[in-house]
Amino acid sequence: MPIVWGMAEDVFKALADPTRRHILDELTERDGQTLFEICARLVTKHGLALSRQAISQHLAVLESAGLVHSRRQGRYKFHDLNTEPLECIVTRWLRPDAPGEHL
Amino acid sequence: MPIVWGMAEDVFKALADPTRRHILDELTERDGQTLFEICARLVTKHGLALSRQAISQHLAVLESAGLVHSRRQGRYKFHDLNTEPLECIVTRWLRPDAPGEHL
DNA sequence: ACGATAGGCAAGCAACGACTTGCCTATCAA
DNA sequence: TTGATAGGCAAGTCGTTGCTTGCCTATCGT
Repeated sequence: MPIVWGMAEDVFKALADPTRRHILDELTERDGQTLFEICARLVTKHGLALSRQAISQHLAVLESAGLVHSRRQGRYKFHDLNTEPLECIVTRWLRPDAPGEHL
Repeated sequence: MPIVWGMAEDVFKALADPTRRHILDELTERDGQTLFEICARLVTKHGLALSRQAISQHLAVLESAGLVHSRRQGRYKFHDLNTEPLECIVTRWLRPDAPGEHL
């Protein structure tokens, strides 16, 4: 019975965009940021001049991939990084006997 | 001094396509396959009915990302999997103190 | 209640990516 | 040498995607 990697689809597509990877970098540094915080820090620290909606759509992609969880609190929405989906996606192609594969 | 992940760009884009991931699956199972072999096995084992050129272009993407190495021998061109670029791309977002991250 | 702040929805656009088609080159076997 | 096999190159199509723009809802402070 072959292994099915169906759930990995969204994760790989989410990771394909450099802006989304920068967002994950931001959340790795500090969890629980709001949309406006992420926008500001992407501008100041990475030089990305993107609209609020662009970031919002990226966050939606990351969330539907399971890489980001969000919790609403009043008018704020805080975003947390979730690395769980990353765990299975690389070991998929690692051969047990090959050298130099020390994750 | 911030870390630069420039070389990861091609790797993530290469992994974003499901067909390319199937190709990596094939090469994980058996190294040194030719283009026609990969075509045949994608059809029979994964039900993918793609043209030879489609697979060829996918292999070019994988090769320029460093995930596949190729060696020419007569009229054959053999393809080998190279997992080295995969080593740094996931640990990027893993926090050392978080639970459940046992790669 | 009112304005300001935080965020969402939807249509439109421009660029990219996957795939096909057609034709060409190179190597091997007879 | 001729035909068959393995692969490469380039243009064209078509769906996807990243981003913008405009407008709307919800919550908070005063």
